[in-house]
Amino acid sequence: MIKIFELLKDIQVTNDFIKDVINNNGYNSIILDYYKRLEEEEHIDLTNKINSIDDCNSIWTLDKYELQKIKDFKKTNLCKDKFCNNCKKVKQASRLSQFVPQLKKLEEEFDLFHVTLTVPNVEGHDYNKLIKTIKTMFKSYRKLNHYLMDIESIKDISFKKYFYVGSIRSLEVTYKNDSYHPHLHCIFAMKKGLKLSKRFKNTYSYSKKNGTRSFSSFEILIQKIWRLTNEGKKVTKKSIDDLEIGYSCSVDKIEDEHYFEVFKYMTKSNSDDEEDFMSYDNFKVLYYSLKSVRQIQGYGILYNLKEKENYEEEVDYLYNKIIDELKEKELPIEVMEAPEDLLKQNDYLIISRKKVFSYLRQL
DNA sequence: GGAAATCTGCCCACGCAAAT
DNA sequence: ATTTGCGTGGGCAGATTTCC
Repeated sequence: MIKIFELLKDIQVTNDFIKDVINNNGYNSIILDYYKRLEEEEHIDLTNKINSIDDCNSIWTLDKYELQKIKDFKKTNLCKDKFCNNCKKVKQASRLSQFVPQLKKLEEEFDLFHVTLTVPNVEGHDYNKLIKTIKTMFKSYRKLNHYLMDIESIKDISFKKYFYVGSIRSLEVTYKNDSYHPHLHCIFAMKKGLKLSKRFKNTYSYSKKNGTRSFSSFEILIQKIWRLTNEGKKVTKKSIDDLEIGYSCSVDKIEDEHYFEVFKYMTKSNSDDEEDFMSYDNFKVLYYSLKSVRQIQGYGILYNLKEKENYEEEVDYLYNKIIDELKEKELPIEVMEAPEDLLKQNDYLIISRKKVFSYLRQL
């Protein structure tokens, strides 16, 4: 059981982590200003929103185990705003725990593929254009899914050989100045052992980032259908054949045991480089174009996915083990109750129930 | 031109995500 | 915790294209 003890190093809530949380409250104050400005400019009521962001992380809840000298950092009150970095991370973690078990199960029967679908950048801070683009993308994806599932068909083109049974799509919008780049990261579940031989080169084969690459006929097909549907054109064998180039899309097999990495990647926050400096214009465009938009959506057998199991007991069991072990080692463990105090307590170990749980699941 | 093929739009109830 | 509303699968009707 020594192993469980060793885990504690990794699941420890470090002082750096707490500093991050506090820093983020600073970052949130910029967001807060943006919301206030938006409220004034647009004459809309955002009081609830503003209050909850203001309150984000202001109250921390802990489980206190006096005997074991552990305070379990259970949760804080969160604003759940899509621009809040803390809440973004929390959401990702919960999604991960929600989807991974189902993907894992699916992997027994199907191979999983990481699919990226892009459209041309949307230029300018006109959010109506971006809203329209995203709507079209979702509609096109539904259509693509219908084709793959054989609910709708294209004459003389069959997808049966791929045994596509469903997928998940995740919307990401990155941006640089006033150029927005919406795209979908997806996971397709298809036939186990499916070989997609990559034999074709086109203009998307050459990129600064990835060097050169070839595409499979499946990828070429997806690229073209994706372009036709997004441009509102009819999808037929002829229109596909006549189209010389589609939109940039890729389909890559997810290697064993890395599927959850892909999922992490899928849902990671937008535009890492820009994160520390989002302009008000960017904020406004993203606010309107992502409002009420579902970032993640399942299709086919992945439609209606949700967490079914209850892990509470499992966590309790693991937790007790850890606590026993700590007692045995007679380790000096203690924590404090509020962020400011936590920062002063350099030698204390704070562990998080949530973290224990998610960490152990990955082993 | 007319029939057959098949594509598109629209509707529904439902279940979950987002909002409050 | 509860309400609101988005987006699905599935199915049908009507539009559009294809083929003779």
